[in-house]
Amino acid sequence: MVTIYDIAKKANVSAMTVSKVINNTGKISDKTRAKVKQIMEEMNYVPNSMARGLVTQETKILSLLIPDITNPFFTTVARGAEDAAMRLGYKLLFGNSDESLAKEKEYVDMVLSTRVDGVLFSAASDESGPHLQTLRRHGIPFVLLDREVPGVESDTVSGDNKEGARKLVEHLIALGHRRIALVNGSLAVSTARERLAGYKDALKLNDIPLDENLVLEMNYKYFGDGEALDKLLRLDSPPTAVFAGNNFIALGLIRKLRERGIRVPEDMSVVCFDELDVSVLDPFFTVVSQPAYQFGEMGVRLLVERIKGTTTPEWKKIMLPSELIVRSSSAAPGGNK
Amino acid sequence: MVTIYDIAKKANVSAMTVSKVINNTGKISDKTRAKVKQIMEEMNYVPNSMARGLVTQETKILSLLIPDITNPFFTTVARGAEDAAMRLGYKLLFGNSDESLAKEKEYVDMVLSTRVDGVLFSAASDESGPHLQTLRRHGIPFVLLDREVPGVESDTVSGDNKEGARKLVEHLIALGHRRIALVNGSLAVSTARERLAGYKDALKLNDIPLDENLVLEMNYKYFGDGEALDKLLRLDSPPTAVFAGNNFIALGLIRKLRERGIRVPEDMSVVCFDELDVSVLDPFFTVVSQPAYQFGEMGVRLLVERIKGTTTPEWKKIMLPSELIVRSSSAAPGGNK
DNA sequence: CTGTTAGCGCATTCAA
DNA sequence: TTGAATGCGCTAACAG
Repeated sequence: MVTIYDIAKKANVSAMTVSKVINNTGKISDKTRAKVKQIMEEMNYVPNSMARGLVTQETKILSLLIPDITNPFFTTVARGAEDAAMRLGYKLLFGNSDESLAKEKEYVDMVLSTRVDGVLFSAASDESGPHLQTLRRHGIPFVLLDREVPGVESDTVSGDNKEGARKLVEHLIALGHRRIALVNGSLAVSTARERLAGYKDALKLNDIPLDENLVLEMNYKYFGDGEALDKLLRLDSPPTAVFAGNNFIALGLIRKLRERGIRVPEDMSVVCFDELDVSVLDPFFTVVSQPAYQFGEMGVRLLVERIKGTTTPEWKKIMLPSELIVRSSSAAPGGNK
Repeated sequence: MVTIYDIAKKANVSAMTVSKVINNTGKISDKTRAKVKQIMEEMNYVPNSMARGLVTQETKILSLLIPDITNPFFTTVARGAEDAAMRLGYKLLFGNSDESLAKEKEYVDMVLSTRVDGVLFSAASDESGPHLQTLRRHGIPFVLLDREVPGVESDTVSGDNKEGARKLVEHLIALGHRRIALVNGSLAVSTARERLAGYKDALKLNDIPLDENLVLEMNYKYFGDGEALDKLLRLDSPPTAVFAGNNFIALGLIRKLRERGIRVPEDMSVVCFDELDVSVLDPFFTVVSQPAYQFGEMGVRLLVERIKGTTTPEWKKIMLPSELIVRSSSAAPGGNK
């Protein structure tokens, strides 16, 4: 492997001079600089970032830990983070926890030994607290993305889940629905709790009593066999609309509704949180859309500020707005717009 | 930061003994081992992989370079690669070239300085050759994924593009279509060339003359404004079916067809290469499906064998089968099944 | 403007 | 079974 010493020897200078040329530090004569640069070219020199990292105590690597790489929301977050990191001179080490605490722990260990400069962390659940404390104990800055973790203070970038949920439900109410079900993600995830709160708010604001039978807790990733849906349909007074906790729940829901011959929106309105790729093909779902790309971008920005110390000590809390997009999966009960 | 020296001091042994305990090398008494391990726990010791890498000359990091992280095909490849890498004790550094040679070059430089142990490379185009030669010059093993690059010999994992395309087109022919258009990706990408070859094969096998007017070259990522489609529709004898080069082209195509009031499959059949997430919601597209997860998995396996030298010198060429899945976007001309 | 010294944290080699 | 010496490739701090 070509090292700065190989370059130095060929250029008749010291290794230190080469290092200075590489890093643009110190004073170097133009002539020396040009010569060194030329020889670096000739010899295909590439700095060894491990050696450098050992000295400088930084890797210029950020880690992005997301719960589900197949979900377009998180894919878009990743794109935003990647672009921002690249721009700021950082590499991105991806991790996919699959909503699993065990996998998340493996990644935390990896992150620790890799000595990444910081972590963008979208927690698998409330139980992720210990993982974050491990990071903190080791002095690794992190920014919480999308999901808050109780008992953990830090910089955060999150969406306005409560407000978004409220908008979605009030949209349904405005259409004339009174029996509105919520099929939610696990309440061990902060976003699910906030969406539930928004749901309740909307009902209260419109004097609709809360019916616990209409509120289901599932998870964001797998919809299951439809048993939960059947329970809703068997109620004496079944819902005329469903608010799905996220995009994947909505997808599962639609599929099960189709299997049962229930039309959307004629027989049942369905709305959800987060965009679906499907909407490219067929603008169908009424959703609350979050600026996923910006989640990643802002997260990286906050993280790098924290790493470099170019920010004030208090934690920054960024809340990104969510936007109601009405499409054709919601209609008045009975299917009339 | 806690180092092996801190552990050594507290355990009244030498740093070397600690190192041996960590790596399970050499002979260590059970008593010493237990004591060292306990103190490592107490002090929250985590090995510094940079320091280790500097000595061992390996990082245990693989890099995965894909052209489009938003395409579910590549997302699934990533999942397969991630799982396999994890299993084999490697980390995965993702890169997203966005089908851009410039971005790809940036990633190659990054990969070089990070001293990753190997690269899974899905080339942006035929022009990626120099990037691969750079990797080879630096002695970094790589496996080509999905796309071959002319003039570059290496291990590869690819799909059976020609055969897949043939199956898709013969399916259309069997339905009664004779005017079949191909809206393809850039011919600077090997998969597009092979899909074209399969298209031609199918026509020839069925004595249908090739009409160059029916063959369009676009790209895999952006469908554009529909001008290309209009050109097809304005032909004296327009196509009754379109074979889209990949999933995103199919999506764009469908959208533009809808805008023009052309129904699928009644007025126009559309089939494509690669699955779409949409199919979860609504099994609609007739596709040739490739085992994306296995692309990643097999790629990592080949790569690690190459890195460890546990394979024979000749290049391994793995071709994964593609499967025709008939759904409702294809029908006989006029729309009758 | 340029070079010398020292050390980042670890594993390999060899000696005890 | 354990440990001392050495160096991986680089840069910070200082000296010339």
